[in-house]
Amino acid sequence: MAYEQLKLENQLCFRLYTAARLTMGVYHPYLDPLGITYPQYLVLLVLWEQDKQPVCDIAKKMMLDTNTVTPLLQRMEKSGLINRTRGKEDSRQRIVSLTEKGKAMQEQAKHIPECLSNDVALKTGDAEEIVKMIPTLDKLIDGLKKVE
Amino acid sequence: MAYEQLKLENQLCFRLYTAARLTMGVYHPYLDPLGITYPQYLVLLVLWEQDKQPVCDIAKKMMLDTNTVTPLLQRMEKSGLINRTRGKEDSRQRIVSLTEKGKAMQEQAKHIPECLSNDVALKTGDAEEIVKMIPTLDKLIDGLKKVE
DNA sequence: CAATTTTATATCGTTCACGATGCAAAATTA
DNA sequence: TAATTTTGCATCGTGAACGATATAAAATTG
Repeated sequence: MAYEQLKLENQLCFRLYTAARLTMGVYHPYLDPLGITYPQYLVLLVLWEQDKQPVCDIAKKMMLDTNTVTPLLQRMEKSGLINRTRGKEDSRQRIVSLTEKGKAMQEQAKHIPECLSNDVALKTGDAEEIVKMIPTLDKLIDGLKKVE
Repeated sequence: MAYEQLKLENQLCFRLYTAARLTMGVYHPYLDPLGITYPQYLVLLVLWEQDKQPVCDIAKKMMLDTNTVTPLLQRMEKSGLINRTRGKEDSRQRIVSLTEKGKAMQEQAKHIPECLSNDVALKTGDAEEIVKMIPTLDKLIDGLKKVE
């Protein structure tokens, strides 16, 4: 009845989409107590690496557009994790900086990557093989990302 | 400043999340003319493979919960792709079936997987390596999916 | 310098994802 | 059979994604 190529089980994208959703789910027990979501955690990773960045830099690193990042940052400002001030040289820019609360959260979060790695290893039985996908995923992402 | 493990570039999940988003983006030029979204396309894949399924079966195949699938199906019913009738044996169930429009769309969609594959190969230069991730993604998904 | 284009950000509307909760029908248990 | 539990689906609220559009500031061009 169905064309072979139209079977769900033959879709790469469906797997990426599902794997991403399920992997984000593994973060829940660690992020919920901190009161943040996975995308918010990504913003914090970016800011912990370098504080005080304009929205466009954060968006570029997360490979999202500002129409996704702006509301995300607005929510984070409301929950007291960041501040958004006008740029001094370029007044179009909004410089995003960590509050004390945002900075302090780094200490609570520093074990998350290790916990995740352990959880995934435990659940899948073999994290080695999974981590080996990283270069290929990078190649895929690099090929598909918009040229600027 | 930042803990090494807290750098964005060391995150597997971020790559899955980004790869999934970008890959879904490649579907846009093919799905937009059909007036459907990627999750709606997945529902159609499921129904083309086997028509007349209860919501729970569709949800299980898509690895989503009914609170995501129900509104999705409601939108698809509104746009005339499917019908949702009460189950005869089990009246709790909603049996989802393709309309003529939903069935006819299969013909228009049958080249999409091939187009996608070509597009990805063209953009990344090497689709071989990417397709090789499938068994590993399946292992990851299988390990992370909820036990029922 | 004036006009035009680009850039940085924001807003709006629609569709998902998903936790929490509700409800009625079916299945199970006492 | 009556009481309880489970199952199938739906609703609600929140937070993303993202296309389309808007706006003001900067950069570029004429």
